[in-house]
Amino acid sequence: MIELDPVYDPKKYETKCWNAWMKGGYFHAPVDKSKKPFTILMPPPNVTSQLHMGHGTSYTVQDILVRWRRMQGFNALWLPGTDHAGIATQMMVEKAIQTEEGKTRQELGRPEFEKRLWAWKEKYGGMITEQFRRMGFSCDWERECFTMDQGPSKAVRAIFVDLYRAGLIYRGERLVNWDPALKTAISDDELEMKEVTGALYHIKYPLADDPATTITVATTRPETMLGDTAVAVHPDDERYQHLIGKKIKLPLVGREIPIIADDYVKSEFGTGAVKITPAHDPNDFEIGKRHKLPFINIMNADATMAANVPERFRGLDRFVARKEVIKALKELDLYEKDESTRHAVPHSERSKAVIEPRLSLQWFVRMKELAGPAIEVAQTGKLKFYPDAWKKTYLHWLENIQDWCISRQLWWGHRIPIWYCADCEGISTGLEDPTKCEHCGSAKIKQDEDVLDTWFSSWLWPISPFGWPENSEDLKYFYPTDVLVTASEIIFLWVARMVMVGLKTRGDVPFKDVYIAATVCDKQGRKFSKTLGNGIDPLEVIEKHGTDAIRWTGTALAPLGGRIRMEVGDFESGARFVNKIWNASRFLLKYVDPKKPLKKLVASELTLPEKWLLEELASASEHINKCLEQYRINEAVERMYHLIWGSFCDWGLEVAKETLNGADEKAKEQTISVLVYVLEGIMRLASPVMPFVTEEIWSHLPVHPQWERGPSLVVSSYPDAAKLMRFPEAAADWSSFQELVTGIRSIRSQAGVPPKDQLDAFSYSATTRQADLFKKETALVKRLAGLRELHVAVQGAQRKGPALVYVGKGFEVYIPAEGIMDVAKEVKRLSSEATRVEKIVAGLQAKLGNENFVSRAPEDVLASTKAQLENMAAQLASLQKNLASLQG
RNA sequence: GGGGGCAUAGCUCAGCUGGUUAGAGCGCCUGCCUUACAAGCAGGAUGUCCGCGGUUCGAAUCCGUGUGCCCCCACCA
Repeated sequence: MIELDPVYDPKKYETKCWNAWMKGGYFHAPVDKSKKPFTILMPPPNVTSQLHMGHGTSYTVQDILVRWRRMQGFNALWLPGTDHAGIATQMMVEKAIQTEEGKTRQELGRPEFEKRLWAWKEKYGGMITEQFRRMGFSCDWERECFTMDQGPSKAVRAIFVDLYRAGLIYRGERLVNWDPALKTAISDDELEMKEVTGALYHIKYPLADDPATTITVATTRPETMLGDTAVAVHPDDERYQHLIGKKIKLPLVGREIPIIADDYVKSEFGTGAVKITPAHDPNDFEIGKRHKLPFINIMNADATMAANVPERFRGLDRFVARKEVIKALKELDLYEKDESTRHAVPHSERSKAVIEPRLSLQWFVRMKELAGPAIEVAQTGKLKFYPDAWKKTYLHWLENIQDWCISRQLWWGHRIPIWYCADCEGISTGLEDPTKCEHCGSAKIKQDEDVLDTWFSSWLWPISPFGWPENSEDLKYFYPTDVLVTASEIIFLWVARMVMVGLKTRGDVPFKDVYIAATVCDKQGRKFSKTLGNGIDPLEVIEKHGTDAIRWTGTALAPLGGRIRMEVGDFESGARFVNKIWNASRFLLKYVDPKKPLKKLVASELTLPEKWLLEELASASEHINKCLEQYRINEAVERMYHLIWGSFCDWGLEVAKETLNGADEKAKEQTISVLVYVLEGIMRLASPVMPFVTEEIWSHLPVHPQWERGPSLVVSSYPDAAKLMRFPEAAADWSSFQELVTGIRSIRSQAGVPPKDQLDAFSYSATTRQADLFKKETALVKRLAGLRELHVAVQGAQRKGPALVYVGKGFEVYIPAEGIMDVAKEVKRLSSEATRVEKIVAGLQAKLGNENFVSRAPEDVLASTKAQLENMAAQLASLQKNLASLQG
């Protein structure tokens, strides 16, 4: 007898299991050419972030896949790491220093601020990976990597230098998305467009030579007029033909600016005349270039008005300036009106500030050339998306790709490896810091102040942790990786860029499959977010229900793609399931004598229930493996649930109680052996999803001769249906047996027979095979259905007096029920049953009567339809006969 | 404005390449403390598979269309 605790206490076992795994080094995956690698790159979370439900679900998927492949014998590597997250981290630290010391980063100075950043990273960094350990994530923790570690930093410089020398990185003065709060440029992909209600202001611009004549322009940002260098109309616009080429005297400023014609202008919008501010609007920027207009930057880095605007506005915040400009125009009687308008305004994803387009000198990556091959691999299927629909999103972005602004005016990140020469204006670069200008040899060189966009290091994730630019053994062995599991939001920011750089540097995709995980939402379908405060804290769930419960519920709820709506209560089902597994195991182990070796299973000696249970294990294994191969994790998990709860517990163990509590020692020995064998198979199947409870149970299981025994469940072999015992015919017999039991239970229960009442039942089968089967299992049926006696016969069904009847597939069963049955109720039940079957029969008859169906439907469909009709017709006849006898 | 997705039981959703008596979990109803588990067991009810049209011998499944939600992309000032 082996005894387990009466309740499974996650806290008691999780740490113990984890420590054993770590001690065993089972998750470490060094290069091993005797095995096939299976690799997943962990999307590196921000180094200072906290575990949230998004990690809880999508990282669990990764862990399940890795654990499953590991058990299948692959050299499974899940590579963990963290991202320095430039903007996010810098914002946090700046804020902390501001509140604690009342200082800005500028006041501290760059070297000191950088020191603080690293100190912060040391203090708060890595908390997330600690939390990942609590989730049981089987990463190769020895390989944990940070994007600002030496290796990845070197890779960043190497790729920069390569692309720069190849002409794919260039420096240019462009209009960029300027975040005035953070005072840095950001890329197009870090914008958030928000629909807002604003006003469209109509302003009159007087002609220079004829101030009485005005042209009205419409704008949502009046303050930018201070930087206007033209007014544009459509070349074909009748209303303005006579004005094209004339000059305007810009109000408030006094500058003379031309009226130009450009077909970008939509005559039907606003007044059909547009003010042109090339330094503060992307469209105007293009027009400015086309018409060679001056570019006047009228704002400072923090979006206050610059020194080159009239004194009245100087230093004002742009939104204050807006009001002030309107006021000034009103004073001049040049303000016409405003009308309300809905329009999209770009905001900074990070700081939430309204983006100000700003002319500045930045570094860019030319993307078109890199995008080509990345498009091709998706089209040819070398790169696959799950679900496939995301491929379109990916392709659409790549096909319309814009150059990528990679320089950031931040202090946290990889410094741009570019040095400017004071003597010759030459630019130097290199993997190592150059000491002199590569053009004139001058020592007066200075490194670029800016750092690189965080994603400029993230896109190297498939190669940098493996030692690129070295052609390392790791790289040769693990690249390309197998699957990337990530969120749809970063298909552009990250996925597409990894593909581009992977193809560029290695000539092959960085991963073959991209699995887009479901978004985690609350019950109202709103994304979990900090600001809404609608999230669920995984740590609280773990605290309450344990890690296996959160892992199970999270994946069971998560279909491929789409969204998961969850609430705290959902995790109870996981906890209940874990407890069920524990209790079932506890029950079985009570009957196990650890000193007595288990019996090898011999097919010819097995009983029907034993064969059936073994078949259940095998067919579930087949199904689960197939689902996992197709990333249908929730289906795999659902099958585990039904195997364990429905098959193993509700039937397997219930049936076995007969033998376990019986006197036949030999039968008992065999049943125990079968059950332990199946339980071990189940533990293996479920281990990737619920690693802790399965490991703990497994450690108590006696050694079965048909399972190899390793040091831990996590490195034991995963069940492979091809190698398991199969009994397909047992499954068919079993379903008759099962129908007999549930049929009897059902009529008893519906007739209100108390469970304790032991009744007699008479069953009549259509075939001797079935009758023999029922005879053989009589004892079981009696116990499971609460009978005193079961009389089995072939054919010749006869009701003797009032009886409850159940009509099943190939049999009918009677329970004489004189005195306890309500005849009227029974008639009602039987007739509604008869009506139901009648409909089915009619449907099948119509189908088979249809010449077209008979001639065109495939053989097997036709055959099964015929068999179905035969069976249903028999049932119907039986029902009608019984009805008649009841009524008559 | 462009693109994508979704609509199946009271709720959350499965249902893969068209052929099932349309399923699961939770919830609900009835009866059971049956010596693993009341976090349990047994039984039960519930669906114009969003509307309309089409393809087909056959449609929840494919096509079109309407409606209602959701997401992503986008420079109409």
